Amino acid sequence: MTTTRRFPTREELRIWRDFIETGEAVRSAMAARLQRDGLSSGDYTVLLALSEAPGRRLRSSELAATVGWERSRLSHHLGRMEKRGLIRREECLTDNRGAEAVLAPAGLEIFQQVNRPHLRDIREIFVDALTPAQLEATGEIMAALREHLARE
Amino acid sequence: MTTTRRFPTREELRIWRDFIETGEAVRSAMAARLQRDGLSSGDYTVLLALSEAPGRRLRSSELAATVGWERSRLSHHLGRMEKRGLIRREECLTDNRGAEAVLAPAGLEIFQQVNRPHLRDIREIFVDALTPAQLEATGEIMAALREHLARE
DNA sequence: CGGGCATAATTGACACGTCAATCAGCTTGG
DNA sequence: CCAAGCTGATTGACGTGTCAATTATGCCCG
Repeated sequence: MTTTRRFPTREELRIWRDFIETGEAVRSAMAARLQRDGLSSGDYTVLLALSEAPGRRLRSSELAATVGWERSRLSHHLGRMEKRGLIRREECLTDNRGAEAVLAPAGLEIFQQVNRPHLRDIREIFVDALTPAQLEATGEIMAALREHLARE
Repeated sequence: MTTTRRFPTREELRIWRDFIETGEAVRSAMAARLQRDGLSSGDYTVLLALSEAPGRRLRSSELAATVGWERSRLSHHLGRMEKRGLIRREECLTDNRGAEAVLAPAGLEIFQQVNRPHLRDIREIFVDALTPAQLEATGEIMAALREHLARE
C-alpha cells in the first residue's frame, strides 16, 4: 500500500537534526570539562587505553585498533602528547618498523587526577539526564544505527 | 534509601561510549556521502540556510544564529566557501560594520544538485535504521539531554 | 638469495574549530 | 558633541582530523 517514502518527513528531519546537534553539544560539554584539567577528549582516550595496557605501553597499531583511530590520526596525536610529556615513544624490540607508546609519569599522574571527575561528568551530563528506560533505549538505538551502517 | 551513585556502572559507561562513537560514525558516514559532491557538512548547512533566506542572502550574524555557529567559525568557513565561488560577501547597506553572505550561482546550483540526494541519505542512514518507536524515543532522549545540559 | 609486495609508522598539505586579539563603526551619557 | 564602551566581523595561532605520499622494514616466493 504505502510505498517506501523517498524523503524524510518534517518530523523525521527534526529528529535527525536533534540527533546531530545534541551529539555535538554533549561532546563539546564534555570536552570543556576535560579541558579544565588540560586534556582533550583524544588525550583522555589515549591515556585510558595506555593505563589499562600491560606495562602501560602499546604498539602504535594496537593502540590505534583499541581506540578505533586511523594510524595517521594517532601518529599526529601521539606527537602532540609526546611534546607535552604525557607519553614517550620507544622502538619495538620484536619489529624494527614498530613503535611503542609508553605512558609517561606525567601522563599517568594527570590521568589518575582526571579519571574520577571524568566518570562523574559522564554521570552528570549523560546518565543523570535520562530515565533508566531511556538509557536502555539509547543503547538499542545506537546498536541499530551501527548495525544499519555496517550493512553497506 | 539509595544515595546517588557516584560513578556510572559498566553498562552505563558502555552506553555512553556507544552514544559518542555512534554519533561520530553516523556523522562521518554522512560527511562521506556529501563529499562525493564536493561538499562538507558545514558547506551544506550554510547553503541550506542561505537558500531559504529571503533574497538568498543573510547578514553574517543572522546566518551564525540560524545555523548555531560562533561568529569566527562562520567567518572562517565563509572565507573558504567564497574562495570556491559558492558564496559572495557584500557590504551591508544599513550598517557599515556588517557583512552579508550571498548565495552565488555556483552555490545554488550545487545545493540544488545535492539537496535531494542528501535528504535521501538521511532517510537511508538514519530514519530507515530505526523503528517509528525508536525514532520517537530518539527525539525525546535528545530533548532530555539538551534540557539537562541547559540547566547548568 | 633477492626482487617485489605487504605492513608499520610518519609526514605534509589542507580543511576545520576554538580562543583571544584586533579593528572598525555604532551608540550613548555627561 | 565626543570619549568610552558596545557590537559586527575578521584574523592569527594553534589543536585537531583526513587523505595521499613517503620511508623503512619484514616477508615470501621463484
